[in-house]
Amino acid sequence: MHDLKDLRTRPDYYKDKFSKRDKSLLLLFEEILKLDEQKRGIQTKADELRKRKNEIADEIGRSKDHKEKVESLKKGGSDVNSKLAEIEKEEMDLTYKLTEKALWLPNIVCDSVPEGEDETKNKEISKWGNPRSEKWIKSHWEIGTKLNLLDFERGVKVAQSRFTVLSGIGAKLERALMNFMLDHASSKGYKEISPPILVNKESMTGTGQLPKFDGDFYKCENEFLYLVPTAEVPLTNLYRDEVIPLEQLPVKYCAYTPCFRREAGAASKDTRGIIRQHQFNKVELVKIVLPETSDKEHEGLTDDAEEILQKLELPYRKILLCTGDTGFSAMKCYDLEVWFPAQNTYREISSCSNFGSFQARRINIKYKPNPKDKPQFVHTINGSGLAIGRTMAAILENYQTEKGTIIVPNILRSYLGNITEMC
RNA sequence: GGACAGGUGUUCGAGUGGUUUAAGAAGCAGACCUGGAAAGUCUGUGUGCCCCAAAAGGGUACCGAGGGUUCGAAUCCCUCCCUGUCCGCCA
Repeated sequence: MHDLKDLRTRPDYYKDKFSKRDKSLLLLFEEILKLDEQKRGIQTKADELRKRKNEIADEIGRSKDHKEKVESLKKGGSDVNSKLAEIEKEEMDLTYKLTEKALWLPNIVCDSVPEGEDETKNKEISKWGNPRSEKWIKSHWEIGTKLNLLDFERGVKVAQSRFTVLSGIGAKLERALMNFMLDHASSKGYKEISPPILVNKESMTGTGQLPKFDGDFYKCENEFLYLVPTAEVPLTNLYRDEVIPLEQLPVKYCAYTPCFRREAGAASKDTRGIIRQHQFNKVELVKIVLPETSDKEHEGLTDDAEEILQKLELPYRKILLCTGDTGFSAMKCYDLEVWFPAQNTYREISSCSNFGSFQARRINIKYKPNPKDKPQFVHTINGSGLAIGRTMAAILENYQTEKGTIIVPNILRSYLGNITEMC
């Protein structure tokens, strides 16, 4: 959500920014400016009528003894009210349309974000580790099934496609990863939270999942609740409609949750393996920070996520997304992509975004720079630290031995009863 | 799920149809006082939106949310949400 006042004060700036993201936004932008102007005109009219209404009511209160005067004043009051009813209907109508449209405007991106329409224009920032590429390395689904860590068929039987069962060491490995990642986040100063994983519509709208991406999420029948697509939603919304005391900033939270996504537009993508599931587990990192520090805090959060991959000794690269590929609510986003030797490619395992004040404005999270100052919007940042299913898949491929076993990454051994190999 | 009681500003708390522009108090900020402080005295103290080139100023809305009655609603009526207590049910 943007500040409408700011949109109308410097339209050229926004036009330039929006056109870099997506040219078709210009039309929406113009529409919003027009609605805004209409709405303000009507509001002024309505305010005037409401003023008149209040004056009449006051006057009746003061002259209760003069019966005739009161009668004529009442008549005047009714007249004003009938006019006001019309204007107010129009006002409500325009306000509704305006906010409805405004919710569809994406964030504008940072100047440091490369221009481009799709992922081909993303910029590689760095690479870490030595990718393996031996031909004998099996895909994670093949080796996972062979070692009885993953059971795809029973996942489908119990639920449907894109649901997988983990069993034995497979299930334990997932739990180990969850604990390791939470411990890592804690050591970096993130407070551990166990949030609701069903959230209401306000929360989904607040972080920007709705209204644009309705249909991507699981919704409870007869309840106005959604299964979270990411812990970002409950974590960021914890402070909705609050003014955070200055000394509490920055707020740093982490949470492990299952995540649920319908993957409606991904029919033929990643149909094998556990890369793209309807249900997956993730540890999420969220920061709520002062605007002037958000750049630094974003870099810091990305570093924190990278460190997990380094500790797991998984090769990865860091990508800065271009304007066209940056998510709806984000102003800047790094993707961490882990190496999958069997697929001979890097795949996204974490997405670390700085949202500026975009989410804060939608959900009304503020702070006061000084006790006397007006409350200002905070900045919000989040990133995966990390997607657990994909991390597990990466381990199955990167730690495979030629004899068909999986070495347990050093850092995880203490979480797995000190076993060193899965076979 | 049933019964009862509640939801007022940063906080406590008054207010059950009309000088309430939300009493009063606490807190906070400023000024005075003081060698300095405390105490005391005085003043100020919310948020959103709109008008205004800007500032100054003004308007409007907000007493859990949304409707309704009325010239006028924190106050009356309806629906919903939440909190508390008790009962029922349940990991």
